[in-house]
Amino acid sequence: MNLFAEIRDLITSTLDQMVSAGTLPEGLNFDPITAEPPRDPAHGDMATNAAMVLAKPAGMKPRDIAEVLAAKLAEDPRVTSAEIAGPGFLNLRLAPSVWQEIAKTVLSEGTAFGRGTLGQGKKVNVEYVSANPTGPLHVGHTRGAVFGDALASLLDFAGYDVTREYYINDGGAQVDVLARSVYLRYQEAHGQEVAFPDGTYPGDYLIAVGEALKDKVGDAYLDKGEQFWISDIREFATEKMMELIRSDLKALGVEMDVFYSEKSLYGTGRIEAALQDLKDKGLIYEGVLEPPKGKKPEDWEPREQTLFKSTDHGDDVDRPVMKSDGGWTYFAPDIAYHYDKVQRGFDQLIDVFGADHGGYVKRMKAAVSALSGGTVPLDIKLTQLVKLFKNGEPFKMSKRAGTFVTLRDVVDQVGPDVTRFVMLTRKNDAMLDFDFDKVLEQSRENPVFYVQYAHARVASVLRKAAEAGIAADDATLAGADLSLLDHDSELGVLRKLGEWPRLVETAARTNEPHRVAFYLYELAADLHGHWNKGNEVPSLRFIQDDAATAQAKIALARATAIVIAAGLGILGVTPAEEMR
RNA sequence: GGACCAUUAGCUCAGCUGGAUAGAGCGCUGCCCUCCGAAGGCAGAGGUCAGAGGUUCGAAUCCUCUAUGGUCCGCCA
Repeated sequence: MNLFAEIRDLITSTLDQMVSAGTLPEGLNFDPITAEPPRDPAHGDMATNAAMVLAKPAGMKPRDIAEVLAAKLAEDPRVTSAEIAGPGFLNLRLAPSVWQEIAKTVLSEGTAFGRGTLGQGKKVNVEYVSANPTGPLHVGHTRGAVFGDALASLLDFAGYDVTREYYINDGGAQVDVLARSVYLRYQEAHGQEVAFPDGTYPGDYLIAVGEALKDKVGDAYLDKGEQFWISDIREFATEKMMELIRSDLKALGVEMDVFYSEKSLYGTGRIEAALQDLKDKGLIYEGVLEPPKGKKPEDWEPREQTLFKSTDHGDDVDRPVMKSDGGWTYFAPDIAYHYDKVQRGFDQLIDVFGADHGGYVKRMKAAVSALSGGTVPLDIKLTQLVKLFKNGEPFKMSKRAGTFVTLRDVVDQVGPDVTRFVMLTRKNDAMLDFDFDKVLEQSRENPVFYVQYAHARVASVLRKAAEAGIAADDATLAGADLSLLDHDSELGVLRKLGEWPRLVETAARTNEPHRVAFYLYELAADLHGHWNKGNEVPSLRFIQDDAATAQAKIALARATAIVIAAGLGILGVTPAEEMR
């Protein structure tokens, strides 16, 4: 249940009455009518634009509509006043009991408060990370992993049936490179001197793989040609790399439902089947692409190749699906993979890519649009670069991988909770600065700390209550006399709690989990502010001599902690019981 | 040459898909601990929402152009 939706229902049903009474003409569209908290709390608890939106189609003045509507709305017990303001806004004030009821609901529903029905159980597939199985995850992957995982949790919370999926790019040439690199480490494990030419992976993380290969096959591959071992080592190495990646993800607290192998698409007719589907729709043809303008590749020559007519589905140019040597381009298995997702019956697809894949968005959307006949929407979220700092100085190097900072480097230094929260303090398509020192700072400047601190403070209150012999379990608190929460400061926190279900909806609708992080920061600020008012106004403190009063006050604190815990749960962050 | 993203206070960023006087943090100025954790709070100063047009009752938000920065652009995934 969502208070804003309830009030909106009240407004629209009142308007219906006005239509029946002949005050308003029939056939009006109520869709654009909103009920939302006004920017300025001085305007009241709830504002609606109904009169302004309806004025023109109804052929009436906004004020005339607003006056009738206001009078009728004021009759509802939940509404204490309805005032017309500005160009025709209707500002509603709600009875304190409406807000007090929210605390009660939170306490009885627990962290399920705010769980939505927006998704209606629809099946949505969230594909994220999908890093090549050629090495450990780096910072860029980390942001994608955190974003995708939080988005998946958010959608789950909003009532979707979510599948978390990782696409393993184990079919392309980069896996041969991996195999050759592992072979070098294998030779090294046998005591040979090796050099890593360009086009191989020199990172230390393959040393152990070389050792493991030696343990497995002994010297069977030594002094043998590539054709003898490449296939075996490819399989062995990707398996090892996926183990590494899974453990990286685990360190971050990410667990996938499905790991989908690109390789499994080859030799099984599945790529062919997907392309046949497009062919049947007349979207595959042989043709020659224009060279890109402005940039002149040295070796450009016109070439006839097999193309997907993605321009029919919103792309800028058609895209090749087959290379000149007859092999598939990377796009072909991707088409087949998304074809498979569509066939698995997902109602919605979401891909999370790094910003460097921006040029890939249109063709992928075109493919899904074509394959599903436009029935399955694909949303592609790009996560922008992460810039790393230490002591305000940028840095890039990693001991482990040699060339890039790994997910492990980050998680080992600051922990999974901080990593996750900080990665979500910026919207996905904006660049993110990540400073190893600042994220560990314990001050208001650091949102992770600030939110955790609010939660810990409530835990502290509960401990004090226990010492004082005040019963403060959730059931008892839910039964407390919450009409005692009538101070502005208390009602302010309650209002914020009331926004939670609505926030979940908008965040889920826009696929923007960062909104949760920002909301939690605001909620924490409200709690901290309220807390400090207890310094001047003792009646606002949580612990009171009278047990019944104390329970009402503690109920507010506890309800806040519950919503914080629920929000942190979506972000994948553990709420702190105390600060250390 | 084209595509995509960004541009909001001195700095770092939000802004609930078109609403009222555009909000936080840092920094700056001045305050608040005998008090549940001051690791906090309150108040003040600070803005031509990159620029120019357009759409309408109403634009930071939608459309067009321009400027600046970033990512990318056939046989790498």
